[in-house]
Amino acid sequence: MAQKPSIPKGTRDFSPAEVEKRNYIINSIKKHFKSFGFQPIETPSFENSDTLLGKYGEEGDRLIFKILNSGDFISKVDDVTYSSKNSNSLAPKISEKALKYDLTVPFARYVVMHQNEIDFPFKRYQIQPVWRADRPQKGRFREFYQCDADVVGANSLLQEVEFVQLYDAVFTELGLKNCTIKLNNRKVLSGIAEVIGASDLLIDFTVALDKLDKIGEVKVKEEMVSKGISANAIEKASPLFTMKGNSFEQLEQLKDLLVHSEIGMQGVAELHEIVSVTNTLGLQTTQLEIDVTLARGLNYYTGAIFEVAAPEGVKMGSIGGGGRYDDLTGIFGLKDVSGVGISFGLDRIYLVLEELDLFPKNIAQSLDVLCLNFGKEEGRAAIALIMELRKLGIRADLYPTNTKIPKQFKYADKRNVPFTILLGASELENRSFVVKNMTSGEQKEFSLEQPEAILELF
RNA sequence: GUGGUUGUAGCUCAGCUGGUUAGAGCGCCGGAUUGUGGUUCCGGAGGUCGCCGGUUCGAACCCGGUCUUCCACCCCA
Repeated sequence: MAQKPSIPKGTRDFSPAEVEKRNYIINSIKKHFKSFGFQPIETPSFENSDTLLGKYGEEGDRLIFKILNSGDFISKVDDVTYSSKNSNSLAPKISEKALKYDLTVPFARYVVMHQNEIDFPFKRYQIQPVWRADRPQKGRFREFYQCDADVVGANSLLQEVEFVQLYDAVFTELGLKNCTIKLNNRKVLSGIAEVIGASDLLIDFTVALDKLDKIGEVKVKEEMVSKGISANAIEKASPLFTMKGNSFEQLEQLKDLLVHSEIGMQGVAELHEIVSVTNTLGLQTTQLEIDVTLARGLNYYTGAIFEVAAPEGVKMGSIGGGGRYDDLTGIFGLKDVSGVGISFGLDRIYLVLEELDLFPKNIAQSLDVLCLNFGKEEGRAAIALIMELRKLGIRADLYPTNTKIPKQFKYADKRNVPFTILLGASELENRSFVVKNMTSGEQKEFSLEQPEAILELF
Protein backbone atom coordinates (compact mmCIF):
# COMPACT_ATOMS: atom_id res chain seq x y z
CA MET A 1 0.00 0.00 0.00
CA ALA A 2 1.37 3.37 -1.01
CA GLN A 3 2.07 5.64 1.88
CA LYS A 4 2.20 9.39 1.74
CA PRO A 5 5.87 10.30 2.05
CA SER A 6 7.00 12.98 4.45
CA ILE A 7 10.16 14.42 5.93
CA PRO A 8 10.86 15.07 9.62
CA LYS A 9 9.76 18.26 11.28
CA GLY A 10 12.18 21.12 10.78
CA THR A 11 13.96 19.57 7.78
CA ARG A 12 13.71 20.55 4.13
CA ASP A 13 14.31 19.35 0.61
CA PHE A 14 16.23 21.73 -1.61
CA SER A 15 15.22 21.95 -5.25
CA PRO A 16 17.61 23.04 -8.02
CA ALA A 17 16.90 26.77 -7.77
CA GLU A 18 17.31 26.65 -4.00
CA VAL A 19 20.55 24.73 -4.16
CA GLU A 20 21.90 27.26 -6.67
CA LYS A 21 21.02 30.10 -4.34
CA ARG A 22 22.50 28.36 -1.33
CA ASN A 23 25.68 27.67 -3.29
CA TYR A 24 25.84 31.31 -4.24
CA ILE A 25 25.91 32.26 -0.56
CA ILE A 26 28.29 29.47 0.41
CA ASN A 27 30.69 30.34 -2.40
CA SER A 28 30.79 33.94 -1.33
CA ILE A 29 31.44 33.04 2.30
CA LYS A 30 34.04 30.46 1.32
CA LYS A 31 35.82 32.88 -0.96
CA HIS A 32 36.29 35.39 1.85
CA PHE A 33 37.22 32.71 4.38
CA LYS A 34 40.01 31.70 2.03
CA SER A 35 41.10 35.23 1.30
CA PHE A 36 41.47 35.81 5.04
CA GLY A 37 43.74 32.77 5.26
CA PHE A 38 41.40 30.19 6.78
CA GLN A 39 41.81 26.51 5.91
CA PRO A 40 38.94 24.05 5.60
CA ILE A 41 38.29 21.07 7.84
CA GLU A 42 35.33 18.76 8.26
CA THR A 43 34.27 16.70 11.25
CA PRO A 44 31.78 13.82 11.53
CA SER A 45 28.03 14.39 11.60
CA PHE A 46 27.88 12.67 14.94
CA GLU A 47 30.21 12.60 17.91
CA ASN A 48 30.50 10.58 21.06
CA SER A 49 27.84 11.89 23.42
CA ASP A 50 30.29 12.87 26.11
CA THR A 51 32.09 15.15 23.64
CA LEU A 52 28.93 17.21 23.30
CA LEU A 53 26.92 16.82 26.49
CA GLY A 54 27.52 19.40 29.16
CA LYS A 55 29.13 21.88 26.77
CA TYR A 56 26.08 23.98 26.01
CA GLY A 57 24.42 24.15 29.39
CA GLU A 58 21.32 22.32 30.51
CA GLU A 59 19.21 23.82 27.75
CA GLY A 60 21.72 22.77 25.13
CA ASP A 61 21.78 19.17 26.34
CA ARG A 62 18.03 19.00 25.91
CA LEU A 63 18.36 20.06 22.28
CA ILE A 64 21.01 17.53 21.30
CA PHE A 65 19.76 14.72 19.10
CA LYS A 66 20.83 11.43 20.63
CA ILE A 67 21.48 8.36 18.52
CA LEU A 68 20.25 5.00 19.73
CA ASN A 69 22.90 2.33 20.16
CA SER A 70 22.98 -0.46 17.63
CA GLY A 71 22.02 -4.03 18.42
CA ASP A 72 19.93 -5.26 21.29
CA PHE A 73 20.67 -2.22 23.40
CA ILE A 74 17.71 -2.49 25.74
CA SER A 75 18.59 -5.89 27.16
CA LYS A 76 21.88 -4.48 28.39
CA VAL A 77 20.16 -1.96 30.65
CA ASP A 78 20.03 -2.96 34.31
CA ASP A 79 16.57 -3.53 35.77
CA VAL A 80 16.69 -0.62 38.17
CA THR A 81 17.43 1.92 35.44
CA TYR A 82 14.99 0.28 33.06
CA SER A 83 12.07 0.34 35.45
CA SER A 84 12.86 3.82 36.74
CA LYS A 85 11.29 5.36 33.63
CA ASN A 86 13.77 8.21 34.03
CA SER A 87 14.95 9.49 30.67
CA ASN A 88 18.02 11.16 32.12
CA SER A 89 19.38 7.98 33.61
CA LEU A 90 18.23 5.70 30.81
CA ALA A 91 19.49 7.82 27.90
CA PRO A 92 23.22 7.40 28.55
CA LYS A 93 22.77 3.61 28.76
CA ILE A 94 21.09 3.27 25.39
CA SER A 95 22.76 6.14 23.51
CA GLU A 96 26.48 6.76 23.21
CA LYS A 97 26.50 8.98 20.14
CA ALA A 98 24.82 12.26 19.24
CA LEU A 99 24.40 14.51 16.20
CA LYS A 100 26.58 17.56 16.41
CA TYR A 101 24.94 20.65 17.79
CA ASP A 102 27.37 23.23 16.48
CA LEU A 103 30.78 23.36 14.83
CA THR A 104 32.73 24.93 17.65
CA VAL A 105 32.83 22.12 20.18
CA PRO A 106 33.74 19.46 17.58
CA PHE A 107 36.42 21.87 16.39
CA ALA A 108 37.83 22.12 19.91
CA ARG A 109 37.87 18.33 20.03
CA TYR A 110 39.63 18.29 16.67
CA VAL A 111 42.28 20.73 17.84
CA VAL A 112 43.04 18.67 20.92
CA MET A 113 43.24 15.41 18.98
CA HIS A 114 45.41 16.89 16.25
CA GLN A 115 47.44 19.31 18.35
CA ASN A 116 50.76 17.80 17.31
CA GLU A 117 50.13 18.16 13.61
CA ILE A 118 48.58 21.62 13.72
CA ASP A 119 50.69 24.72 13.14
CA PHE A 120 49.51 27.38 15.53
CA PRO A 121 48.01 29.86 15.18
CA PHE A 122 45.52 27.74 13.28
CA LYS A 123 42.82 29.43 11.22
CA ARG A 124 40.14 27.02 10.09
CA TYR A 125 36.80 27.31 8.38
CA GLN A 126 34.07 24.73 8.36
CA ILE A 127 30.76 24.64 6.50
CA GLN A 128 28.57 21.77 7.60
CA PRO A 129 25.07 20.97 8.80
CA VAL A 130 24.26 20.83 12.51
CA TRP A 131 21.17 19.50 14.26
CA ARG A 132 19.07 20.75 17.13
CA ALA A 133 15.96 19.12 18.55
CA ASP A 134 14.37 22.54 18.79
CA ARG A 135 10.80 23.44 18.02
CA PRO A 136 10.91 24.86 14.49
CA GLN A 137 9.83 28.38 13.63
CA LYS A 138 10.57 30.69 10.75
CA GLY A 139 14.35 30.68 10.33
CA ARG A 140 14.73 27.95 12.96
CA PHE A 141 15.27 24.47 11.69
CA ARG A 142 16.23 21.17 13.21
CA GLU A 143 18.83 20.70 10.50
CA PHE A 144 20.67 23.79 9.34
CA TYR A 145 24.07 24.91 8.12
CA GLN A 146 26.66 26.82 10.01
CA CYS A 147 29.61 28.45 8.29
CA ASP A 148 32.29 28.95 10.91
CA ALA A 149 35.70 30.56 10.91
CA ASP A 150 37.85 30.32 14.03
CA VAL A 151 41.42 31.04 15.05
CA VAL A 152 43.09 29.11 17.83
CA GLY A 153 46.43 29.76 19.44
CA ALA A 154 46.57 33.53 19.17
CA ASN A 155 45.14 35.99 21.65
CA SER A 156 45.75 39.23 19.82
CA LEU A 157 42.70 41.46 19.57
CA LEU A 158 43.60 41.94 15.93
CA GLN A 159 41.78 38.65 15.39
CA GLU A 160 38.55 40.20 16.58
CA VAL A 161 39.21 43.15 14.30
CA GLU A 162 39.69 40.76 11.40
CA PHE A 163 36.42 38.99 12.07
CA VAL A 164 34.56 42.27 11.91
CA GLN A 165 36.21 42.89 8.54
CA LEU A 166 35.26 39.38 7.44
CA TYR A 167 31.61 39.91 8.28
CA ASP A 168 31.73 43.20 6.40
CA ALA A 169 33.36 41.60 3.34
CA VAL A 170 30.80 38.80 3.06
CA PHE A 171 27.68 40.84 3.67
CA THR A 172 28.91 43.54 1.32
CA GLU A 173 29.49 41.03 -1.46
CA LEU A 174 26.04 39.53 -0.94
CA GLY A 175 24.56 43.00 -1.29
CA LEU A 176 23.13 42.78 2.20
CA LYS A 177 23.65 46.36 3.26
CA ASN A 178 23.28 47.85 6.71
CA CYS A 179 23.75 44.76 8.78
CA THR A 180 24.69 45.59 12.34
CA ILE A 181 27.57 43.79 13.99
CA LYS A 182 26.88 43.97 17.70
CA LEU A 183 29.87 43.70 19.94
CA ASN A 184 30.13 43.05 23.64
CA ASN A 185 32.62 41.52 26.02
CA ARG A 186 32.10 38.90 28.67
CA LYS A 187 34.56 40.72 30.93
CA VAL A 188 32.38 43.81 30.87
CA LEU A 189 29.39 41.71 31.89
CA SER A 190 31.43 40.09 34.67
CA GLY A 191 32.58 43.50 35.78
CA ILE A 192 29.05 44.80 35.95
CA ALA A 193 27.92 41.83 37.98
CA GLU A 194 30.87 42.36 40.28
CA VAL A 195 30.29 46.08 40.73
CA ILE A 196 26.63 45.64 41.55
CA GLY A 197 27.38 42.75 43.87
CA ALA A 198 25.70 40.01 41.86
CA SER A 199 28.67 38.01 40.60
CA ASP A 200 27.04 34.73 41.56
CA LEU A 201 24.03 35.62 39.45
CA LEU A 202 25.96 36.70 36.37
CA ILE A 203 24.14 34.42 33.97
CA ASP A 204 20.68 35.28 35.27
CA PHE A 205 21.56 38.95 35.21
CA THR A 206 22.86 38.95 31.64
CA VAL A 207 20.15 36.72 30.24
CA ALA A 208 17.59 39.17 31.58
CA LEU A 209 19.58 42.16 30.33
CA ASP A 210 19.75 40.58 26.88
CA LYS A 211 16.01 41.02 26.54
CA LEU A 212 16.09 44.78 27.05
CA ASP A 213 15.27 45.82 23.49
CA LYS A 214 12.64 43.14 23.25
CA ILE A 215 10.59 43.41 26.45
CA GLY A 216 11.72 46.78 27.83
CA GLU A 217 13.33 48.06 31.00
CA VAL A 218 10.44 47.38 33.35
CA LYS A 219 10.07 43.73 32.46
CA VAL A 220 13.80 43.17 32.50
CA LYS A 221 13.95 44.53 36.04
CA GLU A 222 11.02 42.33 37.02
CA GLU A 223 12.84 39.29 35.71
CA MET A 224 15.98 40.27 37.59
CA VAL A 225 14.04 40.58 40.81
CA SER A 226 12.44 37.19 40.24
CA LYS A 227 15.89 35.69 39.81
CA GLY A 228 16.92 36.99 43.22
CA ILE A 229 18.90 40.06 42.21
CA SER A 230 18.51 42.75 44.84
CA ALA A 231 16.82 46.06 44.18
CA ASN A 232 20.00 47.74 45.25
CA ALA A 233 22.02 45.87 42.66
CA ILE A 234 19.53 46.66 39.92
CA GLU A 235 19.67 50.30 40.91
CA LYS A 236 23.44 50.30 40.58
CA ALA A 237 23.13 48.78 37.13
CA SER A 238 20.65 51.40 35.99
CA PRO A 239 23.16 53.29 33.77
CA LEU A 240 23.05 50.26 31.48
CA PHE A 241 19.42 50.84 30.70
CA THR A 242 20.03 54.32 29.44
CA MET A 243 23.29 53.94 27.56
CA LYS A 244 23.42 56.47 24.78
CA GLY A 245 25.65 57.70 22.02
CA ASN A 246 28.22 56.15 19.75
CA SER A 247 30.55 53.36 20.72
CA PHE A 248 33.21 55.63 22.21
CA GLU A 249 30.64 57.53 24.26
CA GLN A 250 29.19 54.29 25.53
CA LEU A 251 32.66 53.11 26.50
CA GLU A 252 33.14 56.29 28.55
CA GLN A 253 29.92 55.57 30.42
CA LEU A 254 31.05 52.01 31.02
CA LYS A 255 34.36 53.21 32.41
CA ASP A 256 32.53 55.31 35.01
CA LEU A 257 30.45 52.34 36.01
CA LEU A 258 33.28 49.82 36.08
CA VAL A 259 36.08 51.93 37.51
CA HIS A 260 36.38 49.69 40.58
CA SER A 261 36.34 46.43 38.66
CA GLU A 262 39.64 45.25 37.28
CA ILE A 263 38.07 42.69 34.98
CA GLY A 264 35.43 45.14 33.84
CA MET A 265 38.03 47.74 32.92
CA GLN A 266 39.94 45.09 31.03
CA GLY A 267 36.82 44.36 29.01
CA VAL A 268 36.31 48.03 28.29
CA ALA A 269 39.92 48.33 27.13
CA GLU A 270 39.44 45.38 24.77
CA LEU A 271 36.28 46.83 23.32
CA HIS A 272 38.02 50.15 22.88
CA GLU A 273 40.89 48.54 21.00
CA ILE A 274 38.59 46.65 18.62
CA VAL A 275 36.40 49.65 17.98
CA SER A 276 39.24 52.08 17.40
CA VAL A 277 41.21 49.85 15.04
CA THR A 278 38.01 49.09 13.13
CA ASN A 279 37.32 52.78 12.99
CA THR A 280 40.69 53.35 11.37
CA LEU A 281 40.22 50.55 8.86
CA GLY A 282 36.67 51.52 8.04
CA LEU A 283 33.78 49.25 7.04
CA GLN A 284 32.11 49.02 3.64
CA THR A 285 28.44 48.46 4.39
CA THR A 286 28.03 47.15 7.93
CA GLN A 287 27.97 49.02 11.20
CA LEU A 288 29.83 48.00 14.31
CA GLU A 289 27.99 48.80 17.52
CA ILE A 290 28.76 48.25 21.15
CA ASP A 291 25.81 46.55 22.80
CA VAL A 292 26.23 45.84 26.49
CA THR A 293 22.98 43.92 26.54
CA LEU A 294 24.35 41.30 24.17
CA ALA A 295 24.78 38.06 26.11
CA ARG A 296 25.17 34.95 23.99
CA GLY A 297 27.18 31.80 24.35
CA LEU A 298 28.03 32.58 27.93
CA ASN A 299 28.72 28.95 28.58
CA TYR A 300 32.05 29.33 26.86
CA TYR A 301 32.74 32.86 25.65
CA THR A 302 35.24 34.67 27.85
CA GLY A 303 36.05 37.82 25.89
CA ALA A 304 34.47 39.33 22.80
CA ILE A 305 30.89 38.42 21.90
CA PHE A 306 29.58 39.05 18.38
CA GLU A 307 26.14 38.94 16.93
CA VAL A 308 24.96 40.13 13.53
CA ALA A 309 21.51 41.59 13.09
CA ALA A 310 19.84 41.67 9.67
CA PRO A 311 19.07 45.12 8.21
CA GLU A 312 16.36 47.01 10.02
CA GLY A 313 12.86 46.02 9.02
CA VAL A 314 13.69 42.38 8.35
CA LYS A 315 12.05 40.18 10.91
CA MET A 316 14.73 37.60 11.53
CA GLY A 317 16.83 36.47 14.45
CA SER A 318 20.57 36.91 14.30
CA ILE A 319 22.21 35.88 11.03
CA GLY A 320 25.61 35.38 12.60
CA GLY A 321 27.35 35.17 15.92
CA GLY A 322 30.60 34.39 17.61
CA GLY A 323 33.10 35.32 20.24
CA ARG A 324 36.30 34.52 22.08
CA TYR A 325 36.68 31.48 24.28
CA ASP A 326 39.94 31.43 26.16
CA ASP A 327 39.83 27.88 27.32
CA LEU A 328 37.47 25.83 25.22
CA THR A 329 40.03 23.11 24.58
CA GLY A 330 40.64 22.93 28.32
CA ILE A 331 37.70 20.57 28.77
CA PHE A 332 39.42 18.20 26.40
CA GLY A 333 42.72 18.47 28.23
CA LEU A 334 44.60 21.13 26.30
CA LYS A 335 45.16 24.19 28.47
CA ASP A 336 45.88 27.79 27.57
CA VAL A 337 44.84 27.72 23.93
CA SER A 338 42.80 30.77 23.13
CA GLY A 339 40.22 30.68 20.41
CA VAL A 340 38.01 33.22 18.71
CA GLY A 341 35.57 32.73 15.90
CA ILE A 342 32.39 33.64 14.14
CA SER A 343 29.56 31.84 12.43
CA PHE A 344 27.35 32.69 9.47
CA GLY A 345 23.79 31.34 9.56
CA LEU A 346 23.39 30.19 5.97
CA ASP A 347 19.72 29.34 6.19
CA ARG A 348 18.78 32.65 7.71
CA ILE A 349 20.93 34.66 5.32
CA TYR A 350 19.08 32.85 2.54
CA LEU A 351 15.70 33.90 3.93
CA VAL A 352 16.85 37.50 4.30
CA LEU A 353 18.26 37.68 0.75
CA GLU A 354 15.03 36.18 -0.53
CA GLU A 355 12.90 38.65 1.38
CA LEU A 356 14.93 41.60 0.11
CA ASP A 357 15.09 40.15 -3.41
CA LEU A 358 18.88 40.32 -3.45
CA PHE A 359 19.72 37.13 -5.31
CA PRO A 360 21.25 37.84 -8.74
CA LYS A 361 18.72 37.15 -11.48
CA ASN A 362 20.98 34.89 -13.51
CA ILE A 363 21.26 32.32 -10.71
CA ALA A 364 18.25 30.55 -12.17
CA GLN A 365 20.10 29.98 -15.44
CA SER A 366 21.47 26.47 -15.40
CA LEU A 367 22.00 26.32 -19.14
CA ASP A 368 23.42 28.77 -21.70
CA VAL A 369 22.01 27.19 -24.84
CA LEU A 370 19.48 24.50 -25.65
CA CYS A 371 19.65 22.86 -29.03
CA LEU A 372 16.26 21.81 -30.37
CA ASN A 373 15.81 18.36 -31.79
CA PHE A 374 14.47 18.12 -35.35
CA GLY A 375 14.99 14.43 -36.01
CA LYS A 376 17.45 11.61 -36.26
CA GLU A 377 20.02 13.04 -38.70
CA GLU A 378 19.67 16.55 -37.28
CA GLY A 379 20.03 15.18 -33.75
CA ARG A 380 23.33 13.53 -34.61
CA ALA A 381 24.70 16.76 -36.01
CA ALA A 382 23.35 18.61 -32.99
CA ILE A 383 25.03 16.42 -30.43
CA ALA A 384 28.34 16.91 -32.22
CA LEU A 385 27.74 20.65 -32.15
CA ILE A 386 26.88 20.87 -28.47
CA MET A 387 29.94 18.79 -27.60
CA GLU A 388 32.01 21.47 -29.36
CA LEU A 389 30.18 24.18 -27.45
CA ARG A 390 30.76 22.41 -24.13
CA LYS A 391 34.48 22.37 -24.87
CA LEU A 392 34.25 26.14 -25.28
CA GLY A 393 32.90 26.38 -21.72
CA ILE A 394 29.32 26.91 -22.77
CA ARG A 395 26.68 25.07 -20.78
CA ALA A 396 24.88 23.37 -23.62
CA ASP A 397 22.24 20.70 -23.89
CA LEU A 398 20.28 18.96 -26.61
CA TYR A 399 16.56 18.32 -26.30
CA PRO A 400 16.66 14.53 -26.29
CA THR A 401 13.60 13.66 -28.34
CA ASN A 402 12.13 14.86 -31.58
CA THR A 403 8.91 16.30 -30.18
CA LYS A 404 7.00 19.22 -31.55
CA ILE A 405 8.99 22.44 -31.79
CA PRO A 406 6.62 24.65 -29.77
CA LYS A 407 6.92 22.18 -26.91
CA GLN A 408 10.70 22.30 -27.11
CA PHE A 409 10.60 26.10 -27.07
CA LYS A 410 8.36 26.04 -24.00
CA TYR A 411 10.83 23.79 -22.27
CA ALA A 412 13.63 26.25 -23.09
CA ASP A 413 11.50 29.04 -21.62
CA LYS A 414 10.94 27.20 -18.39
CA ARG A 415 14.59 26.35 -18.05
CA ASN A 416 15.38 30.05 -18.40
CA VAL A 417 17.71 29.34 -21.30
CA PRO A 418 18.91 32.58 -22.91
CA PHE A 419 19.68 31.01 -26.33
CA THR A 420 18.26 28.18 -28.39
CA ILE A 421 19.86 26.54 -31.40
CA LEU A 422 17.88 25.43 -34.40
CA LEU A 423 19.52 22.80 -36.51
CA GLY A 424 16.96 21.38 -38.93
CA ALA A 425 17.08 19.80 -42.34
CA SER A 426 17.72 23.04 -44.22
CA GLU A 427 20.53 24.12 -41.87
CA LEU A 428 22.07 20.68 -42.05
CA GLU A 429 22.11 20.99 -45.81
CA ASN A 430 23.89 24.36 -45.54
CA ARG A 431 26.28 23.08 -42.88
CA SER A 432 24.95 25.79 -40.56
CA PHE A 433 22.88 26.36 -37.43
CA VAL A 434 20.65 29.16 -36.22
CA VAL A 435 20.96 30.72 -32.76
CA LYS A 436 17.89 32.40 -31.36
CA ASN A 437 18.03 34.94 -28.57
CA MET A 438 15.08 33.99 -26.37
CA THR A 439 14.71 37.46 -24.91
CA SER A 440 14.79 39.56 -28.08
CA GLY A 441 13.66 36.88 -30.52
CA GLU A 442 16.55 37.71 -32.88
CA GLN A 443 18.05 34.88 -34.87
CA LYS A 444 21.50 34.60 -36.36
CA GLU A 445 23.03 31.93 -38.54
CA PHE A 446 26.47 30.40 -37.94
CA SER A 447 28.58 27.85 -39.76
CA LEU A 448 28.88 24.37 -38.32
CA GLU A 449 32.55 24.56 -39.21
CA GLN A 450 33.08 27.49 -36.83
CA PRO A 451 30.90 26.97 -33.74
CA GLU A 452 33.23 29.16 -31.68
CA ALA A 453 31.81 32.16 -33.53
CA ILE A 454 28.77 32.08 -31.24
CA LEU A 455 30.94 33.23 -28.33
CA GLU A 456 30.33 36.75 -29.65
CA LEU A 457 26.77 36.47 -28.33
CA PHE A 458 27.83 35.94 -24.71
C1' G B 1 9.98 21.11 27.07
C1' U B 2 5.18 24.90 27.95
C1' G B 3 0.98 27.57 25.65
C1' G B 4 -1.37 28.83 21.13
C1' U B 5 -2.04 28.50 15.68
C1' U B 6 -2.43 26.25 10.78
C1' G B 7 -3.63 22.19 7.17
C1' U B 8 -9.02 21.92 1.10
C1' A B 9 -6.10 20.30 -6.61
C1' G B 10 1.08 20.93 -8.24
C1' C B 11 0.79 26.47 -6.08
C1' U B 12 -2.25 30.63 -3.79
C1' C B 13 -6.81 30.39 -1.65
C1' A B 14 -12.80 30.32 -1.55
C1' G B 15 -16.32 26.89 0.62
C1' C B 16 -22.50 30.55 4.87
C1' U B 17 -25.29 28.38 11.55
C1' G B 18 -23.18 20.65 9.66
C1' G B 19 -27.30 19.35 4.26
C1' U B 20 -26.98 16.19 -2.58
C1' U B 21 -22.16 15.36 -7.59
C1' A B 22 -16.15 20.40 -2.97
C1' G B 23 -15.01 25.49 -6.33
C1' A B 24 -11.76 29.70 -8.48
C1' G B 25 -7.18 31.77 -10.27
C1' C B 26 -2.45 30.30 -11.64
C1' G B 27 0.15 25.98 -13.26
C1' C B 28 -0.17 21.20 -15.99
C1' C B 29 -1.87 18.20 -20.43
C1' G B 30 -4.27 18.35 -25.42
C1' G B 31 -6.02 21.31 -29.63
C1' A B 32 -6.30 26.00 -32.83
C1' U B 33 -0.47 26.07 -34.75
C1' U B 34 3.72 18.93 -38.00
C1' G B 35 10.29 24.79 -38.13
C1' U B 36 9.45 29.23 -33.78
C1' G B 37 8.36 29.96 -27.16
C1' G B 38 6.46 34.20 -24.06
C1' U B 39 0.07 36.65 -25.94
C1' U B 40 -4.91 34.83 -27.08
C1' C B 41 -9.01 31.25 -27.66
C1' C B 42 -11.17 26.21 -26.94
C1' G B 43 -11.12 21.57 -24.42
C1' G B 44 -9.23 18.15 -20.55
C1' A B 45 -6.98 15.76 -16.41
C1' G B 46 -6.10 16.35 -11.36
C1' G B 47 -9.05 15.92 -4.39
C1' U B 48 -8.71 9.47 0.90
C1' C B 49 -10.78 18.07 2.34
C1' G B 50 -3.18 16.25 6.75
C1' C B 51 -4.02 11.34 9.28
C1' C B 52 -6.85 8.19 12.94
C1' G B 53 -11.08 7.83 15.80
C1' G B 54 -15.78 9.88 17.84
C1' U B 55 -20.71 12.69 17.77
C1' U B 56 -24.77 12.86 14.01
C1' C B 57 -29.90 10.54 9.70
C1' G B 58 -25.80 13.33 7.45
C1' A B 59 -18.97 16.03 8.81
C1' A B 60 -14.24 19.81 4.76
C1' C B 61 -17.19 22.22 8.86
C1' C B 62 -18.41 19.87 15.67
C1' C B 63 -15.29 16.84 19.51
C1' G B 64 -10.68 13.89 20.91
C1' G B 65 -5.90 12.20 19.54
C1' U B 66 -1.78 12.55 16.23
C1' C B 67 1.42 14.69 12.47
C1' U B 68 2.71 19.27 10.09
C1' U B 69 3.13 24.81 9.70
C1' C B 70 3.69 29.27 11.94
C1' C B 71 3.68 32.28 16.63
C1' A B 72 4.88 33.40 21.90
C1' C B 73 8.00 31.37 25.86
C1' C B 74 12.81 28.66 26.61
C1' C B 75 16.95 28.95 23.88
C1' C B 76 19.29 30.13 19.48
C1' A B 77 22.07 30.37 13.32
